[in-house]
Amino acid sequence: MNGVNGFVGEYLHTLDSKGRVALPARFRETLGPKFFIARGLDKCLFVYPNEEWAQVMDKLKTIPISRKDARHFTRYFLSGATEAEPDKQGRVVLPQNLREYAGLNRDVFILGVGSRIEIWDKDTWEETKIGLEAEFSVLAESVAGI
Amino acid sequence: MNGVNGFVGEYLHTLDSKGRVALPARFRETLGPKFFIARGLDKCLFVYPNEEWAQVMDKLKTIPISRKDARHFTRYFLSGATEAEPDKQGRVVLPQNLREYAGLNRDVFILGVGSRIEIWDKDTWEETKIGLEAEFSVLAESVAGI
DNA sequence: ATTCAAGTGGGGAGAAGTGGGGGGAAGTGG
DNA sequence: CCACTTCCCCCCACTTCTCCCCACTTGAAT
Repeated sequence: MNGVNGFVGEYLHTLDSKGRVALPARFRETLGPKFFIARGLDKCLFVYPNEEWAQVMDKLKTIPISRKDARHFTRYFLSGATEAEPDKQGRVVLPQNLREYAGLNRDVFILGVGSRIEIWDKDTWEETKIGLEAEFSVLAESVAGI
Repeated sequence: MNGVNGFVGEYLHTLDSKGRVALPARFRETLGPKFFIARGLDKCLFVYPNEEWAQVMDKLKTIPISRKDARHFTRYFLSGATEAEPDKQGRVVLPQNLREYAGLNRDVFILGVGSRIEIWDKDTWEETKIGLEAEFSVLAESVAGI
């Protein structure tokens, strides 16, 4: 159950020929019937529950449209987002621009990362993970102070 | 549904020989039967729902007419605007002056950018996007929290 | 062994996007 | 004021794609 404590875990799923992935059953209840998927940091996709997304939107609204870099960021971020509703089997369609961004092929990892979910290409995640294993204890120290 | 959370997504559509484009079906309900199209910032067109347009107009009214640059801006912005009603297929006619301004050819991208929609020439947007991808993580940090 | 939940694959109806013909309004010239 | 041209808009038709549903497989639990 992810109700209060957030999303955890690592799941290997399949992107079918129609661009669909099944979300892990454990995540569905917390995600609810509608949620958002957007370009994330580090070549993966972020999946936001509705309330999380609302917070992101609120932040974006405070940015003045006259600032060029802010305009560009908003444009890039929102045009790369999608509102998703899973079908009866719990699958969502990932639009082509998002699949391209994360370099997704047939096999994808779905990660629970606290307040959000992440979607990774299998190979990309495995490579990233190797790097993280080596750094793990070092990272722990530098994060400790936060 | 874009009702509360605004417009999101990226759609590649076609400008036909009569100067028409189909608006993405996902946007239609939120846009309503009448809306406004105007010259936008960064060589694209802005599409505002009625209420958003009203807000833009309110802002313009607060600008003193005595300032020459403000006069010029208002004049240019409003003279290039048009009230649009989609036909039964959900298409709108883009006047020639707006098509010229945004450099639109046959293929156009339609972007959901929160409170507004943007219309871009395909090539122009793709070039712009390449630049943005590189900046994305940097910009994200300055917007923070994501 | 049986049952059930979860993940995967694919067929088919209906929506969405695109192209183009034709009637009527608006503008122009006589 | 009338005739003619042009342009706009409404509608019909075709294609593509999205979404809904059904079915099979696997693995875990009873």
